[in-house]
Amino acid sequence: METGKALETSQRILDVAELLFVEHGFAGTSMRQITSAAGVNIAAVNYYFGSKDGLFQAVFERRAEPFAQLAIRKIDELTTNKNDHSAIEVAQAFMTAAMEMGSNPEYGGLVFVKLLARSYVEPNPVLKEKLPQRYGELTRKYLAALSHALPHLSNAEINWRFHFMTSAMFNAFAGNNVMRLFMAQPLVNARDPQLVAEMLMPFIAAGLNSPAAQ
Amino acid sequence: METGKALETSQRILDVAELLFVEHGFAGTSMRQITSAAGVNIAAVNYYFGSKDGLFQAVFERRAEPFAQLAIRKIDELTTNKNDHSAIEVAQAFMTAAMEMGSNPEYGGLVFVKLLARSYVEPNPVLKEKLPQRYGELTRKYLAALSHALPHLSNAEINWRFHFMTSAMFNAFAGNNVMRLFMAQPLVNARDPQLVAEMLMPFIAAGLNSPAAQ
DNA sequence: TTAACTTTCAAACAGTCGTTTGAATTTGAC
DNA sequence: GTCAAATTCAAACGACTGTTTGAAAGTTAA
Repeated sequence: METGKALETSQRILDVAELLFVEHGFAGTSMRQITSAAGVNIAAVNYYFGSKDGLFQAVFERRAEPFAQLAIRKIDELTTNKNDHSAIEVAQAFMTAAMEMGSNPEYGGLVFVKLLARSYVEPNPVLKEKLPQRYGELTRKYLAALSHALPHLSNAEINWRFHFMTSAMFNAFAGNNVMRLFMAQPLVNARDPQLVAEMLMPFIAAGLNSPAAQ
Repeated sequence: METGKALETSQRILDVAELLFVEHGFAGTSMRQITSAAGVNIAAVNYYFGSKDGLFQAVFERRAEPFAQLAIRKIDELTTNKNDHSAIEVAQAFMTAAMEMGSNPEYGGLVFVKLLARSYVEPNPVLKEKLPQRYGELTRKYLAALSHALPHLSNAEINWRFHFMTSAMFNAFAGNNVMRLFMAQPLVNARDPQLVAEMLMPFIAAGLNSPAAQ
């Protein structure tokens, strides 16, 4: 098991499947599309991943794992090296993690962000059960750090702001523009992660630091 | 054509299809699921809407049309009744339109927001071509109003902020939480649109009014 | 070379897909 | 009640779905 040829085949399946899942969704992508684009036999997916569901899980975890590790490392660095930190620094830690993933071709570049953006709109049974308990640490640490930086906000409001922040970030990096549905030419160009980050930062920073509701 | 029974049947198909498309996506919903849940014959969809694609377009436009009209009316009211307006008032106009749709059962309630949130992540060929030119007016008017309220920002930056705003809004109302993928229990409760709006407003307002990038 | 094991392959499995057909039924106007 | 149009229906269309099978080919170590 897992000798030379096998790794190459399963990896090629993962690469192709990731792109197709992002573009057409899970239900919209067939096994035959995947295997023929990857140049492998149709039975290879079941051989290596057990099922189409198993393939999706493998595709997702290949990106989620390093992202979670990276994001956790960033927030740990921030909270241990300084006695105090600002909300902006917390946002920056999260965004840096996303950007390092998005600009590293080894991690699939921006495909990973699009996969995430798609996954949380398109509820896959695989994602509902197995992943949350595995990556709960990530969310907990960021919420705690935000809460420490914004002591005037209730826990509920901290959660909401984290939600707004991540929505804006992921959709910006993934290039998901709601108003694209209402306008022919795209308003913004999400190709350059560096530019996206520059545009995002003042918006996020001000949003996080804004006074409590009503 | 279009006598009593027909309207009832096609409407029931639209209602059921909308819910299923939102829950399972376009590719993930079959004609037989739709027609059996609606209690109509399988051939009824093709009879009334021509095809599955035609059904999706009908489902989408039934909501997009009144929303666009409402949103345009709100921004027109704001820009004509006052010589000057703030960015917050522009955001409020947009949000009020979304909320009036979301709280009106005749417009499907929050289903409409979820449909929108899903549609711009899941690119449907129907949406790519026909809709943008039809609803371009909406986006153009809001961008112009924002630009007037924030003269210190470049056009590019105005576009980005509108993008961030709509991303945060739609995902908040639709209950699409990225971090739900990483955490078992949901962080926030998106059931009450009034509460969502209260939490959103300070964040959005501060984000829009923040100083220009770098 | 033999042997055990991994990987690939073409073919077929039972279901489901969206769509079409032509006949049966219902409807509304005269 | 008659007639034509609108609507519903069961059945079937060919194409495609994810998965399984058992044999063929390839790989590795003794």
